[in-house]
Amino acid sequence: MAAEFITETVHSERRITKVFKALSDSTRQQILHLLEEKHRNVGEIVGKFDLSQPTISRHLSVLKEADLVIDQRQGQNVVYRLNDGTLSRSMQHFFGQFAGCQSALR
Amino acid sequence: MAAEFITETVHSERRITKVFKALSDSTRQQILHLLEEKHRNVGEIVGKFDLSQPTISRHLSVLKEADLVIDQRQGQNVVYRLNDGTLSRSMQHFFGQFAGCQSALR
DNA sequence: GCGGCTCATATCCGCAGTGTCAGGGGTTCA
DNA sequence: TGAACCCCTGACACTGCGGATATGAGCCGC
Repeated sequence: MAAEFITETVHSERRITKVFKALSDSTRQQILHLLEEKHRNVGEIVGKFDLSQPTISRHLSVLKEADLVIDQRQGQNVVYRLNDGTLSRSMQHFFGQFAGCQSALR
Repeated sequence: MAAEFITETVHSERRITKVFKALSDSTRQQILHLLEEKHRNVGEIVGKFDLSQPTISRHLSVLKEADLVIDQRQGQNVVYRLNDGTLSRSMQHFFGQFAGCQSALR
């Protein structure tokens, strides 16, 4: 009766796991907070950190893969905005499975 | 004005980041679900997976480090139980910062 | 079309994470 | 005390992640 829960493969990761992986980095958390204030292009985000542009770009792609942000090209710039619908749904789906969290959810 | 958000060091990680790291692994998610049903000792948990006992033990220590589980020795066994208070608080603290999640929180 | 600006991708490097097996410490019981 | 059981830790291998630099692709303005 071993491995009865193993349902994912290396290349198709559960959505919720992807979301948690995306959230499990301080820089990406901070990026989300920046995008919560307002949508920003990549250069603006880079300016907030002591990290190179490619590094930020990769963080953004991780967040995009997790569907936590949405990108849109505007001329030369690429504007990123928060996709808080994913945040909200992920939260309800995962935490809603735990009885101890029910009281905190609507 | 770079790096204005950098507030943590390598060895003192923010609690919320530790929680997300702990949650960002499928095996650990499944362990939490097992412990949500009831508290279990290590052997019982190992029996649910195709992983060695030391591997499960490591996962349990990660969950314990994140304060998501509580361990208690009972004779030969070590019983783990879910600490859903941490789950609930983490959820409210982090997701509560995002306007798009307010409607889902009580 | 060319140069310049913005952003993404390729590649490399160091380190952290996840798995293994071997071994040891704590507990129980005879 | 010693054997048996349960679990943790150490050492190692392999993989993945998060940084960097170099380069390419896309979009302007001239």
